[in-house]
Amino acid sequence: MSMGTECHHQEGAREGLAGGRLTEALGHAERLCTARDERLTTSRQRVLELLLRSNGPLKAYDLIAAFGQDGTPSKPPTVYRALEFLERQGFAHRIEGLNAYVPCRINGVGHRAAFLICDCCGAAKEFEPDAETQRAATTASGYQIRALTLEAYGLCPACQGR
Amino acid sequence: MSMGTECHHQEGAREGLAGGRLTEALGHAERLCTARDERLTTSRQRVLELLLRSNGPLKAYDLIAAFGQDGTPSKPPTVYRALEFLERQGFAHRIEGLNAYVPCRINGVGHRAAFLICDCCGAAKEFEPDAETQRAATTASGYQIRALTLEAYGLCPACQGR
DNA sequence: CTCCGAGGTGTTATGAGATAACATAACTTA
DNA sequence: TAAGTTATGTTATCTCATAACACCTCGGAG
Repeated sequence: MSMGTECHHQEGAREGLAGGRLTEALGHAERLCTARDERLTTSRQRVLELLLRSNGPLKAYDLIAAFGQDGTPSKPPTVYRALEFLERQGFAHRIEGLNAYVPCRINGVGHRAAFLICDCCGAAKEFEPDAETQRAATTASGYQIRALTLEAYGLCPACQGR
Repeated sequence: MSMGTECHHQEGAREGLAGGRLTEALGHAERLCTARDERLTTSRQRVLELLLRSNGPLKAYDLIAAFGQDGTPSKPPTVYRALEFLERQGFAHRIEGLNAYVPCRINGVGHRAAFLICDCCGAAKEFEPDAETQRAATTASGYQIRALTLEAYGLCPACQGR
């Protein structure tokens, strides 16, 4: 089941895709794969579709349960392999603090994702950490940074003060 | 077993405490608990000691295995409860990307921890994210931030170019 | 004093998240 | 078409974490 069902504050402001917008997003991924000489196979596409349709972060076992259009679940490795691929291509991100996955909402591979996660409604808003933030992590440390996990938890505007 | 055994670059630069420095750190925690009307019970102290002695992040099941001085392990809830307490008091932090725990190296409760983690030697260097970084997460988002996870992965100075 | 409530511990069992290992199939390029 | 590479199917298992309930201990209210 999709996460973020704790409250009903943003019922009209869901982000899950459907119809033409979904088709478009899948087609975009397809084209990127072709250009990169990668294969958006059936299971990879299916997992991406489930992520895109969702109104919030999905757990791996949610994906496993929802995998088959006919209701038959998948096996864990199928979904974990697809997620690995999607992350590698920049089509999806893992949210560490939730053990959950979201589709990338910002085009461009290799960018460094960061999230604002609402404790109440579960919304996960992706944003691009600015250069300042990234530099802060490196300043005076001498570390050579490869990857950055930045997750801020709190209340989204709609869930504050209710 | 302590993490970070993948390479041998920093053999002389370990951070684990022992002897007087360990006693001092434990005493400090003890005094803080007294002041806060909290109890640093035997198991809590033991887990903190194991974290302080370690040269790197420890997994929960490492702590479980090492729990008894006589070699007898503990049960999971014992350690997870102690970790929960230590995190609440600001004596320890969880590193999400490693499913591992470290003692707090920066005094002061309630601060927002951030980590530089070496992919090679496993060293986890704690630093305090500056106001700029925190503000970056909030700017124009309207989110009311409660907690922040910031973990940068890469190579520490000692592990670069070898 | 005594009872009772809150916080802590012990124990068993189970839930949730992820991967190892190996066999099979599908593309692909020579 | 044979060899190499990439992807999938399947089984089993591993790691990480918590639920649930019994007991205990200590300090205050009656």
